[in-house]
Amino acid sequence: MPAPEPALKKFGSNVRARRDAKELSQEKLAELADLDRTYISSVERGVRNISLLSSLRIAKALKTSVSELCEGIN
Amino acid sequence: MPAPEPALKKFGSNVRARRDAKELSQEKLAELADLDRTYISSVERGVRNISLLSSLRIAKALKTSVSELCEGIN
DNA sequence: GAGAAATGAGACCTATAGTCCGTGGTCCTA
DNA sequence: TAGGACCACGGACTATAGGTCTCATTTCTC
Repeated sequence: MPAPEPALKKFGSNVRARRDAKELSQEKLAELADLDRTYISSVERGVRNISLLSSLRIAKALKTSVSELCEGIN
Repeated sequence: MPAPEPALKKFGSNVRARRDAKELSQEKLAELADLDRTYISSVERGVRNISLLSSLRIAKALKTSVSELCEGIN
């Protein structure tokens, strides 16, 4: 991955915060969102430029919205 | 893109609404976001599964946030 | 109705999103 | 001394988003 992107870091920390709040492991979240466990890990670390549809899958798995997961990005 | 995805359509219509409100042409928005005119067009039509960083560029060009552009997606 | 401005739509190649295999490290509890 | 649960991270791969070109169509303004 290229330079650390603040926007991706923020998105990742938003995901992690909500996952922690629900006491889910990355593996469990990955299963719920039907994404790879290592991919969830990289998203949370802010090294992946995630697509809208993948964001939506994570949002649904966390019972939140894409809009909420994007809170604070600018 | 495969089947018409409601989430992408919603994102696209959100972009279009903001762009119209600012009375910008797709071409002008493309220039502000440093993206291709036809790319903006396809995003607005909901045929592109846009990434977070591309969303951010459009959001900035429209002086709004990614979170707002994702409003109503579910 | 002509000409111009704005947009739709398809095809295309490259860059990268996302998968799948692994290793090693940390923090538990026994 | 494990043994298990959890996570960071890497390499190699496949699927698809990014980015651009071209032409057709709609929509104005005159």
